[in-house]
Amino acid sequence: MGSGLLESQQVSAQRSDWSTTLPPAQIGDIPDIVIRRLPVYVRTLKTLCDGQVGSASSEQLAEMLGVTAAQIRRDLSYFGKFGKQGKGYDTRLLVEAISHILKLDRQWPVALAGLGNLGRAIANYRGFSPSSFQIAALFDRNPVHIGQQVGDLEILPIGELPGFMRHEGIHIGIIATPKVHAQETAELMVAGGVQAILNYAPVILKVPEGVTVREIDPVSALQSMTYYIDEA
Amino acid sequence: MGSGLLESQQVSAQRSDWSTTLPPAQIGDIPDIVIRRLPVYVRTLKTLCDGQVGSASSEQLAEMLGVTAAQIRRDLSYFGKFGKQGKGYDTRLLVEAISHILKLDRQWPVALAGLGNLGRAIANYRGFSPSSFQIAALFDRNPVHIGQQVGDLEILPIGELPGFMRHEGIHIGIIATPKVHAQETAELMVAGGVQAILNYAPVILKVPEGVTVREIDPVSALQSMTYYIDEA
DNA sequence: CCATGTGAATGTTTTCACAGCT
DNA sequence: AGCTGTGAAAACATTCACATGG
Repeated sequence: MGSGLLESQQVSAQRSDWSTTLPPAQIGDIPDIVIRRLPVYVRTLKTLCDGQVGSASSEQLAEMLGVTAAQIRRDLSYFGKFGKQGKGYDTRLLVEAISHILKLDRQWPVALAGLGNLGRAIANYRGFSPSSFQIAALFDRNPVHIGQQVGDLEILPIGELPGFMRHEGIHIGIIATPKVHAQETAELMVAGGVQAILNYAPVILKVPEGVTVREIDPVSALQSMTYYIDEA
Repeated sequence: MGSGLLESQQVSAQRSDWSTTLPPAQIGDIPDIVIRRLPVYVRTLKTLCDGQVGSASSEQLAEMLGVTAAQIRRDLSYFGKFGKQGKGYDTRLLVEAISHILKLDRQWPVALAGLGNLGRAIANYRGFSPSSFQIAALFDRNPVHIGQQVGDLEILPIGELPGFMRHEGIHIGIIATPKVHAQETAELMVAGGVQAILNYAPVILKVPEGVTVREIDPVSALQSMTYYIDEA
């Protein structure tokens, strides 16, 4: 897997020579592109569950997801056999299986750095908690912000971030700082033992191996779509 | 190019059999993955320009971007020859060239639908205008929101969206509605002649060919990173 | 029959490596 | 000497198509 731009920086393969007896799915690396599709599979399967749809074929899922049935079957095959021939997939079972693979069957605490407009919107967003994430600490550099209450959390000085993350066992960080501070914030998170960073700042972060970064970059998304717009 | 999940739905190739005399770059399709990298190239080149760095080699750019030099050279080669052997790329020239390719050398009006917390944060975001986008109209379904002022725009009833977009020649839409209304909002935008949709709702939109969709999905991004987190 | 899981084929993207220009 | 632009190779990802099993 590549590192950087639109590929996400990734942990290195942890294949060791002695692991020759593990099942295939665990020997080879699973492509990151597959991992990135799984959350959407889970989301769709959950709506089926909620709609009392107990099972679905790869064909039906493919239709809902806008992908091919073969791709869904191939993606799942990296992890095991979840379907029943002639029947399809049990939606509830598959939600549980993928959730387990992605480690979503627990709640993850998250540290959020940067509480300007964007950071506050993120802090107040109600969509994270039902999705296995709980914002557990807020950090800012600006003395005006420090000490303020956002939701039921107090904004702490950024200098306390590494100690706090390490002490609380927080492995996920969200960066919503101005771009000039994004890299140093990432470094503080790394010092605190971060393993996953969701980066809202329009900057390519340099992080060590073992830290995954995903970019949230609406401006770039818009800027790439204009290429296809036809007519003034 | 695939359609759907993590690939973005795309316009179909407009290759016609009679176009055999066009230069190579215009004959074959340019991969969408390349198009999606260009905005980040522009952003980086702009910071170089602003820092009075007049030229840069693919090697230097690669280092800043976290990609390989070969990839940058290959990506640019789809569009022409922008470098000077032995010297590298003129940063200002390349910014202008890529901006022109992406049609960023103009201002694009954008229609925003959904003015809950998220939509208001988007409406107030100062980062779009300097990046070629201007939020030009706001729409909501909720009568409580309709008529309210956000920034210097009034929230209009969603029913007026198609006519407004068509009348004003707006080709870009942002969906920030609750997920239950995302698909119907997309359809209104399609009725209004939309060609590019930035979708913040956690839903796979069904749109006709010729409409590009990109997802902004921080929850999925987080959910895919937990796979790599090692240790509880 | 129906639909999975998967080898094999195909298609796409990245990287290598170097000829050629400045 | 330094660095681009690009064929050719390699790596990666998707799709086909079918044997297999409920």
